[in-house]
Amino acid sequence: MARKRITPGNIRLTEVAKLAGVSPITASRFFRNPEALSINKRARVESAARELGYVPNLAARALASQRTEVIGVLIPSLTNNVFADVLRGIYDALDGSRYSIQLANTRYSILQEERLLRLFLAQKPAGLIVTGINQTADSRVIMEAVDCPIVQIMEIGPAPIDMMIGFSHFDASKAAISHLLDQGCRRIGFLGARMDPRVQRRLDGYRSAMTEAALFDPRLIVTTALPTSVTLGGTLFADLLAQAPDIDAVFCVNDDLALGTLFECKRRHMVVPDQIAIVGFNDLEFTSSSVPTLSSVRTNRYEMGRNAAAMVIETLEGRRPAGPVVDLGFSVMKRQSSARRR
Amino acid sequence: MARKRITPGNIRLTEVAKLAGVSPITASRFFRNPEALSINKRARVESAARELGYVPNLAARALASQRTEVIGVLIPSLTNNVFADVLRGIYDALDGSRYSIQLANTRYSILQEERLLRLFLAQKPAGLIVTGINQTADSRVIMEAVDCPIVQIMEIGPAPIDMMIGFSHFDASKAAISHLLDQGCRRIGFLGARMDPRVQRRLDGYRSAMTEAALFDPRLIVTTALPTSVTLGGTLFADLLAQAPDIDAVFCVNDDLALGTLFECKRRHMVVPDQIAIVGFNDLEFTSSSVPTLSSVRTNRYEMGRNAAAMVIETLEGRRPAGPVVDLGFSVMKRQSSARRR
DNA sequence: CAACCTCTTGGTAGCGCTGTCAATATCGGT
DNA sequence: ACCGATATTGACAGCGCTACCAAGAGGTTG
Repeated sequence: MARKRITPGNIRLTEVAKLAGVSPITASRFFRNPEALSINKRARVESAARELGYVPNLAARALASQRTEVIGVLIPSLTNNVFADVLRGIYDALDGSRYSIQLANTRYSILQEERLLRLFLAQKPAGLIVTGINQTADSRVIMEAVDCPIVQIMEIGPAPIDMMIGFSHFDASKAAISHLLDQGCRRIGFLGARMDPRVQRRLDGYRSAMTEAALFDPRLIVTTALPTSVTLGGTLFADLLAQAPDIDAVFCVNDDLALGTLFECKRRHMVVPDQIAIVGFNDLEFTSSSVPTLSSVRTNRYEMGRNAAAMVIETLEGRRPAGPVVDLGFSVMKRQSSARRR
Repeated sequence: MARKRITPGNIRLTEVAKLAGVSPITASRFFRNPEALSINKRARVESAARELGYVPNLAARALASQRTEVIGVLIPSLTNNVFADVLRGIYDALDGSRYSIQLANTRYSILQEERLLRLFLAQKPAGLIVTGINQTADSRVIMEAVDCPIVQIMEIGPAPIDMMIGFSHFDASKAAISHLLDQGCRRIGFLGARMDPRVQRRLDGYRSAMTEAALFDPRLIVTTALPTSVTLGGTLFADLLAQAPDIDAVFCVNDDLALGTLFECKRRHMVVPDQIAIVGFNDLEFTSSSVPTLSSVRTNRYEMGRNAAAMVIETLEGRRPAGPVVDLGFSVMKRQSSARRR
């Protein structure tokens, strides 16, 4: 016959209930829905829990209730500081709440994303935050079938799975090009690395703006699948100069590339912005302190993370956010690197 | 009388066992210790699990086994790209393993760290990775009492709680100053932001090197508790110049400050390195592509994260790592910003 | 005063898995 | 052929909590 398992000295809900003089179920309710208790018992349970230093066993809770208090977050990269900002927003929003984060790295692969999604959903997360709007068809199907709030972040588009928060990369890119056109630039190059879906849409925006201005020329575009870096910015800019020596401006899909381009210009003694105007993307902190300061497209990454997490929590608490799709917009920060005197 | 709860259509271990024609307990063993099964049953359980698409319920597992497969990670900041690299290493090491990460942000507060530690330990994590060697006395006590592998990362010191991986910030800083002294610099400034314990030890290293060279002067030191940034680097450098106009070099506790200093020099038309030599810390990617390239102290952050996670896993699997303390070292990357012609 | 409601509390069973033994099968040695 | 040792498998109960239902307390209404 099985012997009784050695029970460790952990404080269980039963102990708290006994000390408070209530049934375990009442004590349980105190933690999930305190308003359901009379003021009297509420205070008794609270002081008993505090006295014993009770910490609920989340595994038991998850098993019994068939759900967890974990919000799954799927992002494509940990290195990219863009996501660091988003994550900070998410963690800040969840700070002090009952929810915690389970983070997974899709490494820019939607197949990997689908695999991780299945893994997450099997554990019945309280909510889900996923990056972008390009999921596999299967991913979409399983996400739509699942009964938990889901927020797609980083960009907006038609047909959200559930909720969505981001901005239009197409419009943002187009606005950056418009600004360069306003400055009198005509031969505007495009530098892109790690061509993920959002960067692709920035390229689409560039192409649209240039075509509308009747200035489109495929030789002005240099892209690579390599992960982005400052050094790569210099390399790509050199490539661009080689295939289109007459450029008068460059739009970089992120600020690292822009900084690399700026350094490469310095190395070649090309004067920014007089000979080459530069506009970056993301508006990282350094853009406003480089020499010359770098124009960039400001995006609200921290707010994106913060709001995404808040939207999940609100939905879980029954206060469904007003609109399922939130456009956080962007703004073109016009600085020295694109200030052409005409 | 309580009615039977509606059981959802989830595949349980029982179903797998039934299909495989074995007892549930045997099926359970397959997932935890496949070698204990005969080859025959092993194959039967495996194919049954695959056929049904079985995914284990982690909550039930955790509840029954009194332990989880979660490794808790406590870091002081999500924004700091130093930790992004460490995290990437940790996630990479755990990729494909049964373990997952629970991340928490201490915001550079050891009290917050202690609170999070209690929260983590109540859930019986498989292991723990904590930042630095400056924990509260209570934190140390509870960590020493806990029966799971613990790795302190980012720096090394005496008396590890369990294991330790990092490098000496004191030595690294001292080596950077030695290099500047070798270059003939005499009035070497120190720029520090967010004076966390590791940055403090870099200051100690600076002080030690300067004192040994009989060149120490408190006016050469500018520090602030503000979080670091490129812009702040420019500001601090300006402050330093104001209180010690005769400096011939600056050691910055990180590369962001160094880049900000470089930009500020450019703004003031001070030639780097001829008038001012600059050395940063961390060797971020951009240091090798700025103009001039920035000297910096390379630290092995990715390896630190990767090894820390590997050490936890090895310990869990009974293969205790050889030494409990691993010194990953550092190297002074000598580049243009500190190359003085004498 | 009965009928009815709302608020609060409790009893019972079970979530899906694994720790602890016990039982059986297998094998080599004497 | 018998014994003990080793591999393999199974039975049972229980991990700590909550879903579900029921029931008592207190108030309101016609």
